[in-house]
Amino acid sequence: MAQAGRRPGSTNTREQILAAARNQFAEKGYDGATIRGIAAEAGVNAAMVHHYFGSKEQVFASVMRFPMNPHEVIGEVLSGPRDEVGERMVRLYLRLWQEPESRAMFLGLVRSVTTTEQTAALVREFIEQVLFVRISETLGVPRFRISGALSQLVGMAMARYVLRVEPMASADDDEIVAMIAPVIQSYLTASST
Amino acid sequence: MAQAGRRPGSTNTREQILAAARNQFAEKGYDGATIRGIAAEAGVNAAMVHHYFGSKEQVFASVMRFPMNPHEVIGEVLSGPRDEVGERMVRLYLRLWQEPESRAMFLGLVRSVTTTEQTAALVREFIEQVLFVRISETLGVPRFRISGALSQLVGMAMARYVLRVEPMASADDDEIVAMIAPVIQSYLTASST
DNA sequence: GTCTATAATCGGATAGAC
DNA sequence: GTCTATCCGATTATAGAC
Repeated sequence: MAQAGRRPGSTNTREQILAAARNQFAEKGYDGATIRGIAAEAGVNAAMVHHYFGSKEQVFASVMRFPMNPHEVIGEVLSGPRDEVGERMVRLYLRLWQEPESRAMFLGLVRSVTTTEQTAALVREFIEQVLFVRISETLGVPRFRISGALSQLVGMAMARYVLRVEPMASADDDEIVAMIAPVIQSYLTASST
Repeated sequence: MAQAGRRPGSTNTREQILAAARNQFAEKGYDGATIRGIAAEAGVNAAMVHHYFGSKEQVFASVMRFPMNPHEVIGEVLSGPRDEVGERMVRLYLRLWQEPESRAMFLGLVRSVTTTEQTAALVREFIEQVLFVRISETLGVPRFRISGALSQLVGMAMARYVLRVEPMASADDDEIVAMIAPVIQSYLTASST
């Protein structure tokens, strides 16, 4: 005979909190977001957030986990015709900025790197130890030039999604690609210093 | 006969507060900085800050005034050989990031634009109404391409001064110019779309 | 699992003495 | 011009009832 009633234990509260936290951190950054605000958006009591995650910092850490496998996604860009790597990279980046989960992660990171050195250190390490290593050993391009490409991508996102300067904010993805991809391509192709 | 004693009235307290505020806002952004912290660094009582400036917002506004005439400095870049405008722009930008006053202003803006929409709106307006207008009417380049150049400069500063990613953080100014200036030049030269 | 109550800080702003 | 004292609001985090 089947056991009666619903099993005690995991509801979806944890997921609701996580989703709310994603939004709040994306909108306001680490300092600006509050446990109370997250709890309110999740429709639960503030104490529940502590119950599930322990501290604000741990909620943040849970939200900022990369929503997809970085190695996989990098590999996807680095394979394929060498003379189109710039375009593939820009298109991937724009796609990440459009999917809700990774977009929220990016926004949260941007809004936190600038104000808390802890987050800055985290991102810096990922860039230096994962991105630069992987890209430079695959493409044979010096790190300085990769950092040039990276800086262009970061700046584009700042202008388009954070500052929302026109006409960049309202441009089509294709227009962005047409303008930015050649620059990325040249950073990753020219093999000077 | 000369009047005896020192005239009552303005001491240099106001300037001390302003200098302290510049540092605090640069380090922590608008939200992170506190009136109490500013007062402490200035060596005065917290009430003095309100006495001189009224509110935290007004202190911020006073600090964020451009320390030099924007029109003058833009004119300096836009005059001169057309095929070197990219290099002049990058060099000016790097110089502004090195002089303490403008550097503090930039850092304060970066650390606030990302977290408070009010500051973002301020900067957005300056970029759209002053920078874009002036540059596009002088060089005859479409705004979209100017925004590309701007985004590259913003991203470079983020990587070099905020994230401090290596090797970009420790590179010489000349290396930065050698890599970035051609990109800026191409944004401001190519006259497509 | 969920909530109330509360401890312990810290923030901006103001009133008013000297 | 400068300071003390204080109001009022908001925050993270915890203890413990149900």
